[in-house]
Amino acid sequence: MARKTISTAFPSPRHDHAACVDEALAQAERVCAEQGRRLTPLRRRVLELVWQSHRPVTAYALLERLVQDGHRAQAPTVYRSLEFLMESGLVHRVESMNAYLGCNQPWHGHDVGIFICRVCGDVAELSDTAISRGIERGADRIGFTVESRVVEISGTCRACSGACN
Amino acid sequence: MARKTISTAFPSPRHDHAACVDEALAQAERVCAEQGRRLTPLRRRVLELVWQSHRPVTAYALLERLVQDGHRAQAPTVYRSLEFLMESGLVHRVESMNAYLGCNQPWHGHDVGIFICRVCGDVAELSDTAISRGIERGADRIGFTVESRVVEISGTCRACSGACN
DNA sequence: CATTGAAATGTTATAATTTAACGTTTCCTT
DNA sequence: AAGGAAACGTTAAATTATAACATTTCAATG
Ligand SMILES: [Zn+2]
Ligand SMILES: [Zn+2]
Ligand SMILES: [Zn+2]
Ligand SMILES: [Zn+2]
Repeated sequence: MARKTISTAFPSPRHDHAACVDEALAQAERVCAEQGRRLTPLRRRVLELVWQSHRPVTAYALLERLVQDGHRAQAPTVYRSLEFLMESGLVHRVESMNAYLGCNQPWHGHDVGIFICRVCGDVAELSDTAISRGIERGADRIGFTVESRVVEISGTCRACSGACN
Repeated sequence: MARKTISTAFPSPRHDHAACVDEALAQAERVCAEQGRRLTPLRRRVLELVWQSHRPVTAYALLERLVQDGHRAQAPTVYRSLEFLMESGLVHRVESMNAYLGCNQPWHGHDVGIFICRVCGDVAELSDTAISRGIERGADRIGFTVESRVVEISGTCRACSGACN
């Protein structure tokens, strides 16, 4: 478990983002190798595009970028790559935005929630056991068996929260 | 706070659902009166249709039902009514399903989460403080100010969970 | 009661997101 | 090299949602 977390909370505006991308791609290679899944050039490129920022990106935005690459791509190309990346745990779908986000802890099975700043658009992914346990407790109360969770919190990040930061 | 909760967990398959609908509509009248908002016949009818079951329903399914009523409706009609009902707190959007669900506690500001049974499709809405506090704690850790939350849990309800129920 | 402005609804068209279906190519295994 | 599966290309369509503008309803005012 000596793996590096790319960014655990909101990224600093002047962090070395190229390093985020490199790390994400390196982890993807590793994860796919472990799972025996093929990270093809196309899938790798889509993941790289997803990681262009710490913001969720729509499928069609990815498609545009692919086309800019000179790749004569259509919607299914992007959706298939995204499906693969999601199955591999490398990308999350942000349900409340119809958009996709690179996972910063792809080896970590239980994501709990993402915090979305509605000012800057950046996202922080958090694996908080308090949220997990809260959900489990609620589930227990009604005899529910949890299989998957969508936890998406909108609000403002520290940097965007006003003067005192 | 002596108000009746329509159903707090998963409804029994043989509960009196007509009573759910009646109660939901009565509460809607009350809520709208209090807020000084107009629950027009159309909006009331859409709410009634949303409450046809304890399952999320898509906008176009509602549209079909309106058309069956003889109402020559189009998509914007439904979306506008849904928007009104959501602003009034009478309906929730289920982000992970692109569908809409009648709120069973419309006077209760802080919904926390909905549990969706992927077998029967029924939904239970839960206001669990443990989840709330977990989210607040996570937010505090990263200096985030929460404005709204999407918590949608998929799994199996007690009734659908197997033999011993 | 008539006027009038705002809210609600009707109507047409289109945008945005996602998937189905089928053909072709690539790649791994034998 | 042959065969089969996986990946990708391509066309079309389904699903979900909104923009824009016209018409109607409604409540308040004079
Ligand atoms: Zn970064
Ligand atoms: Zn921000
Ligand atoms: Zn019921
Ligand atoms: Zn069930």
